Amino acid sequence: MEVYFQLIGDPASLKSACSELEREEFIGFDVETTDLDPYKGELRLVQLSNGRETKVVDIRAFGSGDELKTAPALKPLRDLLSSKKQTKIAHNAKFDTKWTRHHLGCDLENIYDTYLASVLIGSADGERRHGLADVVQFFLGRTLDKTEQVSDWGAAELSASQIEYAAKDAVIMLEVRDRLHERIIADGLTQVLEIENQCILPIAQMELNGIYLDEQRWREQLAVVSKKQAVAAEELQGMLSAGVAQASLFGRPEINLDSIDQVTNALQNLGVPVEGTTRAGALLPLADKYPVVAKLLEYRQVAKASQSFGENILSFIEPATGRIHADFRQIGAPTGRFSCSNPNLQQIPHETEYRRCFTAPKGRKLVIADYSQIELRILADISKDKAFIDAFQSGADFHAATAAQIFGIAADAVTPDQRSFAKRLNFGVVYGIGVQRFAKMTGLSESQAEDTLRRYFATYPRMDDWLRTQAKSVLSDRTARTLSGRIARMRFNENDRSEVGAAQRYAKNMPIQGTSADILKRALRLLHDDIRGTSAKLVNIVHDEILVETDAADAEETARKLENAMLSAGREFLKDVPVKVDLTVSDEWSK
DNA sequence: GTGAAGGGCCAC
DNA sequence: AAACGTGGCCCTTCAC
Repeated sequence: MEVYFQLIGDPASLKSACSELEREEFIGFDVETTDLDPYKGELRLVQLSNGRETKVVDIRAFGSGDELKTAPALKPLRDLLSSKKQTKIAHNAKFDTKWTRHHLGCDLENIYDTYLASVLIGSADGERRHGLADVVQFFLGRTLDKTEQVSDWGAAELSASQIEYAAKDAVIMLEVRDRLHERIIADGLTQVLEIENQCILPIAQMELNGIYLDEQRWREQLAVVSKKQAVAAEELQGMLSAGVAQASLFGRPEINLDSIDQVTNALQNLGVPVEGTTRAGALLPLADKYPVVAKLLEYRQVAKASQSFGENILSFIEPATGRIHADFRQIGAPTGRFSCSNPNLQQIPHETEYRRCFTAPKGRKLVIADYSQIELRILADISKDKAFIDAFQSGADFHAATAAQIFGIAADAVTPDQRSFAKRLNFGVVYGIGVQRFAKMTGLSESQAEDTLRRYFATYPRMDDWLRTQAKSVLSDRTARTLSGRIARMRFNENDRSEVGAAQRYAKNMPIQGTSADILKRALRLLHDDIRGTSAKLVNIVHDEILVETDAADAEETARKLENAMLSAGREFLKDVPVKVDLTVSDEWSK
């Protein structure tokens, strides 16, 4: 295929190219860089295409480093990229957005992401890949050569082949979008795609912002945990090797305490009845009778703390900023939830000792907001169950209200045990819990557990209906959807009871978990628009929680904006149930 | 030496 | 046997 392109390296050509492109409705957009990390590499090329020919801008010709952000010659490009008039089509636009922000100093606005569109269309279909070449192959039936992608983009002179490759990736975006969008419309995904496309800029910004970790504090905490681990390891080693015959011959044999096989063996030699799993849940009942089991559980706890939440996280501190810039995958799960890695900031232990290490730098504050019981509110709203909705509308303690309703007593007569019971029940239901699991969790007999679940669903009949409908309809259509239209497709063997059961639980949970993700993403965009140009910066998100760092003087204003964004987003989706947000302003990520 | 799988466990 | 949804990270084990 012939590729038409113009290489641009001077202000006059850039200006006229940009004014040509201003007249377009859609612009294919791509960048080439010398590194995957915008804090480490150079932005070498920017490609803009109208679908017929591509303008390839040689950024190096316009300067380097920070001067690019203000270079007058680049103003036409910045204006074009941050204009909301033309839609910029890019594949995995978070990448391009970060480079545009960090190196050119402007926000990429009005984005259409063909990567996210492809993921939404093929959601939960694990077979399909969503790289640009894969998407081009699948939707256009053509093969795209990506070999130049990993070539040397830092070379003094780029080869003709490199520039042609760069041009080609941008020109094809319009055609890819056309085909994808037909499917987006046909599959009822326009609203959810809009939410995703609008969310890219806030997430790109959040990754660039990073979060501040007080290294000193973290090291102090790590030292405490490491010491505990060493002590627990020593004690556990002694207790376990007591059951090993060769102990007297060669001194104490070393057991690898992190080896499930070796530990299981040693426990069995000591007469501890372990079979199958050695999960904490399974071992806990044995801890009273066997001190060695209690010691193992203690060791596991401190080992996890020092291994998973130890030295490693410090290696993620970026020297250029002194902060941690994790990777957020916008559609990390088919439900629409984010996932996070390098490091995973969504699994920092809830204990104060860890979270208090994530602090606001001097003169700044963290504003922390989380949705109160958002998943239960979504379930109430989706199912339109009157008693469930009433429980929320009363504004009273929700789990206590549930307890009052299922036990048939007055709200002020609910004991703490009854409340805790109702709480576990409420959460279990969101995950499609069954009688056996519920019995195990609560210690009830199976018939008692069955009885309790029956009473619970009798209290909330419409919710029961909705859950049953989900379980039934998935058998025929094999899909589930959130309130935004996000869809998950399921594959299961209809003759396999466990696969069918898993699909049915998924069909109950996905709309709830996924709608929660829809709401969070909408809130992120509303927040982004409201805090633009202020001292407030988005620094982390954890499913139903948002962390914003702000100048101390602006903390109250930022808190109000954050709360408003979250409430507005929630109300766009939930029509009959009130939305509640808990707010904290603090020097650290804890209350 | 490297990578995948399995077990375990952290978050919501 | 498992029968509670979604992720990622760490460690061991095992195959190549």
